[in-house]
Amino acid sequence: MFSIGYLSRHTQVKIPTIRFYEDKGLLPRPDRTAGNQRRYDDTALKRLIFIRHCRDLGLPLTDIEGLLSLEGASGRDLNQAHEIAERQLADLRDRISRLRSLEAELSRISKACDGKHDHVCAVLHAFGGHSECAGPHTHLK
Amino acid sequence: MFSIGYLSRHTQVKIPTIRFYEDKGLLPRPDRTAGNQRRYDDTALKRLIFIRHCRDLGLPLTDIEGLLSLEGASGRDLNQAHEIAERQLADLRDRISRLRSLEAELSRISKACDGKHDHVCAVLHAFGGHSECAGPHTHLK
DNA sequence: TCTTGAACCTCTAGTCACTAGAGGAATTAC
DNA sequence: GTAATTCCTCTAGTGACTAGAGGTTCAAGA
Repeated sequence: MFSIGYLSRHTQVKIPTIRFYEDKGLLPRPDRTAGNQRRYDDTALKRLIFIRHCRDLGLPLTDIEGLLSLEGASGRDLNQAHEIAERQLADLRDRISRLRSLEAELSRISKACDGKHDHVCAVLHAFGGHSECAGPHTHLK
Repeated sequence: MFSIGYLSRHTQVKIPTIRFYEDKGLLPRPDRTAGNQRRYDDTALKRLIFIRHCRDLGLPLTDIEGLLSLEGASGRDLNQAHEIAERQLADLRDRISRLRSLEAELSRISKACDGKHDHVCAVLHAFGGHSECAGPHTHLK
């Protein structure tokens, strides 16, 4: 039997977060010692690892709950798991492509002013959405 | 003078969000009509566009506040703007690389089960963090 | 001028996924 | 036996909004 601290160390999930998952119903309420402290078994540990991994993949807790409820499912129900994976993948690809265009823009912004000249123009204007700094150094406001 | 709805339509920032920014001090309190409705000028519109653009780039509101306070700054102060840009860029690149590895993993997960066979193994185990499904179909729990 | 419907007002509370802290009790190591 | 560590519950805070209730004001047409 493991303490909550042990679970936390072995999953990188913080203690309040473990209790939070219990509150949300993602982890079953564990046994308690005579002194009311939580004691977990291997099943709980694996379940927490599963949750953690799903979170790392970007799944919201409701999706994880859905996946957990599929334990032992078969046939058509499994399509739900598959759909969740597909949906997450599409979402992720979209996020990546948007982040990449932001990267290009930030990179441009960062280069726009190397700190050597002392006017407000380049970086702030770039943040403001202008594609370049031309003309007199009008300030933002 | 523009109404809050006009500002919203022209910046894609929702009305409650504009009021929220005002609360947070990112937008100055605008003039009001005799009937207590907000009326904005061009300065406010530009400032909101600036905020919106920064948010699109992923900057937290506190950083945006910092940038806004640099209006009219010169010399060394501008390094702050530059630092914010650099920091955001590094952060973004990190996020992109992590998302890319997640994409690879989700892609594998999604392919692991095409819904044709009726056991719980592939997708759920993949979500659980196992790199493949081997051996008997032991369930997650 | 009146009326009607759209747009506006404030305020509270909800979202998501945690995280921090207070104040106190249990467990573990020596 | 005692001291250090870990644990308990509970409340409230975070960031960046978003939604809804219940009421007021504005603008355009008859």
